[in-house]
Amino acid sequence: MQQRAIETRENILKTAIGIFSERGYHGTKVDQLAKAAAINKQRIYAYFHSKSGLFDQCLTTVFEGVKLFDAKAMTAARLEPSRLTEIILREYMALHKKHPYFWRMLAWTNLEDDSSLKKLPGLKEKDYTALKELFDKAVELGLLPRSVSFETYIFTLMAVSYFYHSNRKTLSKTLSPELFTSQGMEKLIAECSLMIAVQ
Amino acid sequence: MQQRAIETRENILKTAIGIFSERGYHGTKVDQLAKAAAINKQRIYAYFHSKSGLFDQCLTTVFEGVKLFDAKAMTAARLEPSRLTEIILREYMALHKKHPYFWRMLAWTNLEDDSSLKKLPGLKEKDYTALKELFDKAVELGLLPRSVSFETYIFTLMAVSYFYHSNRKTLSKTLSPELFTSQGMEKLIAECSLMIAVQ
Amino acid sequence: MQQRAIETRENILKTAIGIFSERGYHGTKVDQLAKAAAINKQRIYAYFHSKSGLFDQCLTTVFEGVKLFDAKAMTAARLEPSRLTEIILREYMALHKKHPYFWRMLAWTNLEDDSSLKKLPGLKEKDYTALKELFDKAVELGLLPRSVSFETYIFTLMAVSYFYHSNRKTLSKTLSPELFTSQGMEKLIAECSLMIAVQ
Amino acid sequence: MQQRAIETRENILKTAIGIFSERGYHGTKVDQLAKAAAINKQRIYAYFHSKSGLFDQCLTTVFEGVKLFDAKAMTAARLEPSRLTEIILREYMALHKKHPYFWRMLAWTNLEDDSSLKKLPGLKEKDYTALKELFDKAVELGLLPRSVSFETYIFTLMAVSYFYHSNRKTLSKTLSPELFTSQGMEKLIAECSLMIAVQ
DNA sequence: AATGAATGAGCATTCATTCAT
DNA sequence: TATGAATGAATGCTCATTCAT
Repeated sequence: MQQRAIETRENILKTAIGIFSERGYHGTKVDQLAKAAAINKQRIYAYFHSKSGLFDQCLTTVFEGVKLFDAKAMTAARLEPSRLTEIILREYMALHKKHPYFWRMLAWTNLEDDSSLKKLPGLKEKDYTALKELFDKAVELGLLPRSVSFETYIFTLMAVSYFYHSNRKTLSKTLSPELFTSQGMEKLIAECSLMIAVQ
Repeated sequence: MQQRAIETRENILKTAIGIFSERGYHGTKVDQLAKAAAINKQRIYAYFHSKSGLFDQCLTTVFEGVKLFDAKAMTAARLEPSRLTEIILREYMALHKKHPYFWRMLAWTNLEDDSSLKKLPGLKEKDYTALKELFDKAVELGLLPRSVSFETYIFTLMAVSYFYHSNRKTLSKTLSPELFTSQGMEKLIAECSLMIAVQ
Repeated sequence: MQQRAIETRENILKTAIGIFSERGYHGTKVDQLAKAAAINKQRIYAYFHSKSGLFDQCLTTVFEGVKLFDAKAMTAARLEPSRLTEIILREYMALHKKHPYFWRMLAWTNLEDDSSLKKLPGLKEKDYTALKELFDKAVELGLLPRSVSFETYIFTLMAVSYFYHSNRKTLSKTLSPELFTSQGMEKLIAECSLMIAVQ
Repeated sequence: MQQRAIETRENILKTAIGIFSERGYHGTKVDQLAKAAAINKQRIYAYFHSKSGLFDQCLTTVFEGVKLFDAKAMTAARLEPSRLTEIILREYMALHKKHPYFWRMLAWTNLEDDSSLKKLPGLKEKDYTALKELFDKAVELGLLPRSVSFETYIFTLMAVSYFYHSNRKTLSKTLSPELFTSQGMEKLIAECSLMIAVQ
């Protein structure tokens, strides 16, 4: 593939991720995609075979692009095991700003047809194993309850951060809009940490 | 409106809730809707004005149809304050079986266009106030951490149950399929209760 | 037919004439018709068999309802033969105000499908014969050119008044808007009379 | 735009002029249009944006395509000022054979919605100014009445020729079918000329 | 590699007409 | 007589995809 072709392909992919994540598969039109990427519609078919082929590729790309944890957060957690929950939560929350497409693509994928799911890459084991070590250590130190498994722990933190972002619209209306100010988020993180910690 | 018309209208609404929640607004086609409800397409326009009018009505109906808590659960929680978290979680989890459309409509609404959101009915205050009383009592009894607000507490439980259902597909693949067996769910509920409780 | 039925029928007919003449056959929708007449759509089919049946009836009714000349104008023309052209023109012009539907139905009929034309009633001979007498007298008196037939004369006057009304929109734009003020019309009538008269 | 596209566009336009002028805006269906032009329906939207966009373009095209007077007629009128009325009338009458769509589009436009009217091109001034010179000269020569303005004169001739063509159907039935034979037309032209001329 | 032109199936919506009460 | 409910065939317009250059 020539350099020009590679650029075109990546341009399409980048644009498509933005639009698919915003409007979903059925809400996205190939024409809009082409216009937004300022390329000829036909290129999409040349490089991705079909609309749904492009969607699958977007999904994969988004998933692969997401690094759940960066080195800095890892170090911080290692140094202060008592702040583990807070650090993970904050990290997860921050993920949304850095990868605004991730949550939405996740949501679309969970709602829409299964076909695209098959191509979803398995999650990186190493992210979890590193976290698990930190968790185990915190348990040993008596900072986290011994009776709770790592899976439940991490599930809860993922749930809180995902729910926070994915249901912002309806929660703003039905629970409280203050939750989505930066103070609201800080309060949520702090209290969650306390709630989970061994008192 | 004649009896026949009422039946037709309700038939459309019921069918539409099923299909909209399954495929979302853009993924649903009026023709399919009409065929599934075995009615003439035109009736949709006669009774709901437009596809989006029908969607809004579905959303409202689903929201109004959901009773977050029933009397039995309330009584159980009052009798055994130590089991409050478990009862709420189990209740939320059960909601999905009883109202399989609720979570999905919620998700679509959060993802798709805002316009339908405007018509969303405000949440019933009384459900929350009753829960808050139970929460306050548990705190007083030293069963739940004093430093955590009711909002954070309930948010976490909603998050866990919502995330569990809404992300089943991707979590099965990326975290663990066992989580979605009935034992897996029981384990999650039990451990969450422990995790949150004052140890 | 009962009194109530007669009233309903006439109500439909009257309303339909207004709407058909305004929008033509294809531009008129049965639903609008029913709503405008505040009757049930089905009545149209009961009384007129079909949309096109109603249109035909409207056409006939409008044609029959138009009296080309009233007695007063006739008397005036008899008393002042020199003003014949002016009187006829003014009378024709006035017709439009009195029967605003006539010209438009005429136009629609000339443009649209022939089928409705068949049911058009033949023109009243007597209107023409009375006019012809007046014309002949004016010719004898040397007021109108002897070499011009009655048909040409009356055709010209009909043409001027018809054209004036039917092409108002485009003429306003392409010829002159002043033509359609009341002074403009007076000027047109006066000059036409002079132009045709023997000088 | 590629040659192929230009051809398709022009094919659509030509076909549409024929059908719109025949059946009017509401009487014309996009499907018929596409079928008649043997093109894909979508092309209409690609090139003209909408049905009404196409109609407007048809109107404009027809108007621009009409040359009210050709050089030959102009010369003839200059050489024989006494025949001016006859020449103009004959020229106007001939217009219909050459531009059969012109009168009908004019009529539809006058009857149907105003929106398309806005895009109507202003009439060519020069056609009128050339005619006015001829008219003025005829007046000076005493061939046409001095008391009649050019506007009234030309209005009458336009009216006669328009009315002759646009009301053929109803006039055949209500006035005289002979009028529409070629002798009938000749007679009309001749007598009108005489009628208007100074005797 | 890239683009403009073209296509056929599909889509939300409307319409004239008939049915049932 | 009158009305609300229902229908099937349009109707204007769009979409994902393919063709030709």
